[in-house]
Amino acid sequence: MTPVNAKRQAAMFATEADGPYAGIVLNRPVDQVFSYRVPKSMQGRLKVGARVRVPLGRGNTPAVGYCVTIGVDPEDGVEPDRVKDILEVMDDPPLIDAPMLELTRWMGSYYACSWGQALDAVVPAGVKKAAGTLMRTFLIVPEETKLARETLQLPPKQAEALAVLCRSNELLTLDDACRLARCAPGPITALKQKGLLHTVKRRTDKPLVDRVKDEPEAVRAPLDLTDEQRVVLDTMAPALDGDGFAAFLLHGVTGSGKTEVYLSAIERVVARGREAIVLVPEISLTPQTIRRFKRRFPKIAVLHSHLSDVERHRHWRAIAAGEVQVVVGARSAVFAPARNLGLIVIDEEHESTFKQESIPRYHARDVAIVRAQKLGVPVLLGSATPAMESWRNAESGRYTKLTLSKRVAERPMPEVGLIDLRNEKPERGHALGGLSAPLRLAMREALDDRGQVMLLLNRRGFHTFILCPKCGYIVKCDACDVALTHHKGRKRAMCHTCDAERDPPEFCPSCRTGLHYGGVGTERLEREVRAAFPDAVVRRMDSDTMRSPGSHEQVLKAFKNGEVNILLGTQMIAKGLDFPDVTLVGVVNADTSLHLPDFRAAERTFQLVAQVAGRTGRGDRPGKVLVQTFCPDEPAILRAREHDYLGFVRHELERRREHRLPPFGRIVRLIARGPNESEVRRFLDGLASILKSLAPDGVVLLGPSPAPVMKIKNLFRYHLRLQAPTARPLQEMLHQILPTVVLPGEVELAVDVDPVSLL
DNA sequence: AGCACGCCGACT
DNA sequence: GTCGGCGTGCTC
Repeated sequence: MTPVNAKRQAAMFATEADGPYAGIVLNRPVDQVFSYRVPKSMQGRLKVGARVRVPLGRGNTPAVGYCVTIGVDPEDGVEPDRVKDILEVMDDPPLIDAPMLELTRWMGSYYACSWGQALDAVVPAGVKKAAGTLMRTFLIVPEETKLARETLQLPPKQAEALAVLCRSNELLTLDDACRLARCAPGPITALKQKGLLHTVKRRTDKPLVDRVKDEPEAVRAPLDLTDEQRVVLDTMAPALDGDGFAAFLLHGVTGSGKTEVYLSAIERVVARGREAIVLVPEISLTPQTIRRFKRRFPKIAVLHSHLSDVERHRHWRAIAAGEVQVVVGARSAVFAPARNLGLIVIDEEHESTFKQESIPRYHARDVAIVRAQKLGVPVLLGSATPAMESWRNAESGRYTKLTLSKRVAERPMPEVGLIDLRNEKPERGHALGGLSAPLRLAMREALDDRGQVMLLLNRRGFHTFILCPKCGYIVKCDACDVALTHHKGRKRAMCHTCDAERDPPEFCPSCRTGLHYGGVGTERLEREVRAAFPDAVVRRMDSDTMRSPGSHEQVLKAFKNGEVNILLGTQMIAKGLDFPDVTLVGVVNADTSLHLPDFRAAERTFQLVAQVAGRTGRGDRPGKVLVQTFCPDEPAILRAREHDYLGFVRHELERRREHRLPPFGRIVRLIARGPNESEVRRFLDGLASILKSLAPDGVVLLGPSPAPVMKIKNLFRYHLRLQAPTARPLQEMLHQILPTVVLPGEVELAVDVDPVSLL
């Protein structure tokens, strides 16, 4: 950090404070700062950002809280005689620094949760538990004992033990001392009883069981930049070298070298001694991606979801200690405790996995922007298909727009063809499955040409529905309002929402005549592909086949080496993968996401087709994409065929503007759920009428109505939406109303600010 | 969220 | 007479 920046940050977030009162927030849905007295023994040791144990409620049951202020007075309006003493300081030094306190306070107010709940999301469980450390008791020789040692009359064993302790440069435990003095614990206990020794408890790292370490990657020189990449970096240079906030939206077509831009930008901030955070969707945290970063930056921390508590804790501490240059991770890595941050990168910024679907329901991209604003550092958002919200921010000048319009090495964008499934007839002897005749033909050609094929189908299982042709009954989950999927391999009908399963029914439970199993999932597609291409090696990648750890990597490796000819799967295969020999990508059904009752359905469909189309034509040979659809006239699909993001945006933004949907307005969604449907409905009706009476001009209330998925795990779900041109009036309504809401019986209420899913 | 206090039904 | 049901309201 430059001195100027350091000084500014210090002024903005004063941490030095002392005094007899502390403000404590709790990980509960109570948005208040509680005042506690700091006992003398803790004054000076308790710092803002540390966790504390405090007595709470009438029973004074101990609760864990975060210290957010220290001062000479209690919080406003608290009578001093109600204030209780803090029981214990849990962290020294504190876990949370002052800028992170500010950020979480913002999160609490923006996402309508308490400050304490926001703070709790920032600290990984392994860090809270101090996983991988041990509390041990050490022996201390006080100065008085040392001075008086000559004059002491001690039995020989005790004298020997004391000599060992005085000689040692390190803290010793009882066991250590016994070993060194070759004695039993007796003499040392005797010394303690005479008051000649003290003990102190310290947390220490458990001796590391050294697992196989990753071999350090050979550091590689940066690639030569294309002209476009150079322009982009030149545009960012002043911000990367400066001391202020700046946001950039990098719109780069698939294969245009966005990652190289990230790496070069990071290099620039690392060169001046700062750290960078790179957020990627969980699904892109593949060894391939990670290796790419490791090759350029030796000191890197990767935060996956499959790290153990101990590993996560070690990474966190390494980051906080400034031992890491680059942090690569999914959503929660936005909270990485870098103390000297210089840049935040968000790759695939349009991805909805950046939104957390539990409290606090934050969006990592939006949190990253605020964190960067508060610290005065640049943010770089990158995507081939930016979110409408980000695009609008770029058009309005809030972000600087950067463009990579061409693929590297002058490779052309793949040609995209549409296959109109309305014209497809089942062939003689074939049921109509997943592959149309033109797609099958193209696959044959690609394989004959020694190219590889990828097939995307966004549905797991064999048959995707079970329906009675007589009475129209659809077999649904008992606990959810969701149609069951038939998994033929496991011979089970499964619910993809709650994972319940049962034997596949043979007759319609309603009219007992028969049942029709229909729809194509990846499992069935795999069988169809194997039958049609008996000479090809086929692999399926979905969450059913990728259960064991490492299987993911194994399949991708086999595909990369050319041992697999056809790779088919769900979204899993759509992201970021780079296989030069893929000459054909087939989208088996582009419509699956198109008709969902969600205003972002078209945007998602466009993004998916564009992303998966980008998997081809990445080598010397041109790639081709075939998209099967029943809706070839839909703008999302038409524009994806033309690689025309701008055309799609123009159309989609116009539609959003008409309906005042994001990015032309903000949404807060309230979801009530409970086991008793009428109770849930009654509650939300009541809440709606209060909201309606409170709503200022410009705030629109839609609903309440049953949520599109009306029942999940036997809980009925109703929702309503508040829409307004800006977030402000919605925030104010929430702050006014939420503290007064009383939830009847078993009803739960979720508040989702800026929801990404409306199902 | 917990957890206490509170006021009404079926039991030793 | 009491044990306990979970509605309501508070937590410095």
